[in-house]
Amino acid sequence: MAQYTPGGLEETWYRKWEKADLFGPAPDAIGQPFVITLPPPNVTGILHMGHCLGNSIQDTLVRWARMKGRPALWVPGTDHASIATEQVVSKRMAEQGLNKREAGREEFLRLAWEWKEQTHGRITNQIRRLGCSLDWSREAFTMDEARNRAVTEAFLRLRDKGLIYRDVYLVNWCPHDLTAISDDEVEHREVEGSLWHLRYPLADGSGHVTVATTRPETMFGDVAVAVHPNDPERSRFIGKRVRLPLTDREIPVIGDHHADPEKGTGFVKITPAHDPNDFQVGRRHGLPQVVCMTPSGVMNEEAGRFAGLDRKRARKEIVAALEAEGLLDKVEKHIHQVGHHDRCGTMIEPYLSRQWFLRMDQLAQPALKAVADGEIRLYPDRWVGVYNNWMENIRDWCISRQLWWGHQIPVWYCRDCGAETAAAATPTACSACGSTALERDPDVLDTWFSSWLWTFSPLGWPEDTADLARYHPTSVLVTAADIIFFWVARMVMASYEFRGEKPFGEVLFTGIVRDGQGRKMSKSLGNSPDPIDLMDKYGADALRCSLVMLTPTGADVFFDESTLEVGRNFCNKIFQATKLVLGNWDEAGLAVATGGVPAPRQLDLAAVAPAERWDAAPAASLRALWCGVFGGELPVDVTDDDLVLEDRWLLAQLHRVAADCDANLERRRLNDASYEVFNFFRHEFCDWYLESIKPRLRDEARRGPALVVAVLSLGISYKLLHPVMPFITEELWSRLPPASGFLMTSSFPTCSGPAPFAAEAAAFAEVMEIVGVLRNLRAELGVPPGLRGEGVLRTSEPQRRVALGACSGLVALLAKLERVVVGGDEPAPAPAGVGVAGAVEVFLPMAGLVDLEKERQRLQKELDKLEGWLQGTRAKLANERFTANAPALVVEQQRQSLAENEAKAATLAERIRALG
RNA sequence: GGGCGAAUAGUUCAGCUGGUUAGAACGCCUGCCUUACACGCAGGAAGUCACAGGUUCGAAUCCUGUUUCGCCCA
Repeated sequence: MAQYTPGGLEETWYRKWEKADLFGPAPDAIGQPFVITLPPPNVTGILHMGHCLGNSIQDTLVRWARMKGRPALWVPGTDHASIATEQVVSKRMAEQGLNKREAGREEFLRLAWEWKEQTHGRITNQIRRLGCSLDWSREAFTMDEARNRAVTEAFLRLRDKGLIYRDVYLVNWCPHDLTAISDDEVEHREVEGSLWHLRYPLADGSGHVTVATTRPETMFGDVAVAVHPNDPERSRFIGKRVRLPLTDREIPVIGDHHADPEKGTGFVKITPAHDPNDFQVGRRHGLPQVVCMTPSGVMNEEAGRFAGLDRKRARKEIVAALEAEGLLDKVEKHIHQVGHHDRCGTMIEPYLSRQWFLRMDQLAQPALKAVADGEIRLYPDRWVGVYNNWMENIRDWCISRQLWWGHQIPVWYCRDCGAETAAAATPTACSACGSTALERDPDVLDTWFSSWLWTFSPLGWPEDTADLARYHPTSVLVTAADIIFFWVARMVMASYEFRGEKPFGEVLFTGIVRDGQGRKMSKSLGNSPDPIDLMDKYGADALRCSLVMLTPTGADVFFDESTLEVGRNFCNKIFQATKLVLGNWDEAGLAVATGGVPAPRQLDLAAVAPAERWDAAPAASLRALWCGVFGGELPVDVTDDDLVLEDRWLLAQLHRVAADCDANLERRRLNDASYEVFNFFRHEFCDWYLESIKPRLRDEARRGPALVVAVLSLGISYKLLHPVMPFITEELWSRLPPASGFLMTSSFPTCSGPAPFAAEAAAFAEVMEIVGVLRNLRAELGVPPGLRGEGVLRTSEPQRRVALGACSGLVALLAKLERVVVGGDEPAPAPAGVGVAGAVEVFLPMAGLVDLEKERQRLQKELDKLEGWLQGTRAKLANERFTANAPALVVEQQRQSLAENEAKAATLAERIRALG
């Protein structure tokens, strides 16, 4: 009845781990450190599904590395998220009737820090709830003192090298947040707009030219009209002047290749202060830059009577005015991409302002090389192309923001001579003229200017710390691919620039978590569940397990709450199997010897006992494995003969699973790794092994060895599952009588050699196949579940008959039959359901229940299918070009399976004949 | 417009350097409360591997083109 409910045990175990100080790198750990710096979440944010996915993956890798004995370090931290936080704090102030500007910078920052202190605990506790084994003693914040030093240092070094410059430039401006943003923060959205064809009269009165524009309101910033110099029709206008409508200004017609004769009307209005392309044209031709809007997107005095109107409203009125003057030629529907601020959704205004920029082309070179040389690997590797493309076309990075929450630019301007003084500490005098009339640049740096230092700044840079020497470069970065440019690429550049080494050895890109309909989860859609609610309902283990197991590396996740049932059900399965085994263990009263040899720190199954040793001395090998997993001695005497077929088969499977799981983690295929163990546990261990040993469990004389193998398998399974499902495995491990210490810091099973018991594994596989045939017959014939009849196995090979006889009891048990008899060449029982498993004929004599005609049809169908395959295979083998060209092994395999299936087909045909 | 990727069961995906009778999970259908588990067990149905060519003894897999979808960049 009782199902597994995580209840409070997840939180309890987290506290125990933290109290036992298990999260940092163990002092006795050896080998190459395994290091991850957590992509810092917004300090004022909350946990979302994307974090759950990324953090589950990171924790899985870190726990795995830790269990393998490596010094594992996962550094936590949070990000100050300049714009997002500033928006929230401003809003909260507004609710209290306060205004950011009126309150002043100091007061604003006080409130912002207050808010940060308030919310900081929320996100970090949510991460704890998920079970993340982060070293909290090393927690960092992008704006704490040490990170502040790092940012300042980075700025000053780059400025000294001449890579940082200040210039008046057209930037992406957010009229809502009143700040510049970088190219990467602009999100292009398809917008249904219009293309207005406007007539600009020629100044000499000889007619007009028609320009097409999507933004008529910017016409007050027009300083020229351009045509392509080679345009046969229109180049004759070059040098003429046109009158700018609604103004008294005249502007020239110029020749520039930016104008495309094929596009629009062939005439392009040039507005250098409001369009990036026009900005370039303006520079080429030395044209003036006329700004016709205020920073908040309101028309200014250049717009004459339209001054004071918001850009949207102005557009309407300007178009109306042009129409009234007969200057609107036509309006076309036009779908185009328009930039929006990714933070607030406001339409970006290309705006002319003085900003700080970082020259990127030099920084990109080592970053390109690192990925090209394989110094840094990307998973999945298709991102390499995207990465290269961006790096090769890199543009300078606008790093200043007209905000207060962030790292204020460490540059002071002299009111007397205008010189700039850059310094880490507030300078007392101008570096040029010595004046004390200094004023600090009010702007702050882009948040990414602090997070691009994130692999080394949390380790203490720019100080020469021990952490930095030992743990940098880090091992892996796990992040969503949507910040490949914002963050990943820039981190690579920063690390080579400031450390002369890579930031990490590999990047694991996760997909985006989408809802069941494939939509990106977002607050506005309300389709994003609260992970904490999900963990309350299903458990953190279930959430982690479902996410990791069902998400192929780098693929998007279609998340539906029902997928969590997979994880929850699996948790229950582990719990139930444990209950069964431990219940029997208690009943058997097995005593565990205490104070024996401790379990070693490494667990390579093939090293504990190689396959040959298992085959030669099974019991002794089992003792060695027990000691390797739990330490100490076996609680009961086990002889070689005590280890029966299913025990040996299961032990062989354990070797296979351990090898595959570790190999898949090594390849970063976390889904395959967890899926492997999931399958092993559910099917091989529960459905076959536990079912097989039930009779032995009831037999006092025989239950000891079965329990030993079962408990051993549980222990190894917990170990394999721990990185993905840390809580339940730690809990159940603590309940295993022979287990001691924390599972979290125990060994991770690997297997560097072949699995033992190949013969027994094959024999058990045959049992499985025969049982499958019998179960199928039962279902097909409609044998009542309660009816325990007799099964008959028939084979002409005497040796095989002996082998089958040895496991007939097992077959009977699993097929729910009274007994199974093994025969030779005596006549087949009839009436009976018939099937074929390899070379073995399987009969289920069921007088009265067998519908002979139906049975005949069923067999005929099976035979037909088989014949089709046989025909194809015969043709293949008859083809000389196949036998000549294909590898010998492939040909041999085909021959062999042809022989086997021909025998099977013959048997089937005979049975059909026997039925009449 | 440029680039990258995807297309396999109703759905989400495996299928690695060509060689199995193309797999799994969820869903569906049929039995079963078989004393660990109905959050379960057993059985079953279900696929022209997007389309068209090509390479090959052999193609879901490699190549070319087409279509559809997704993402990024301009």
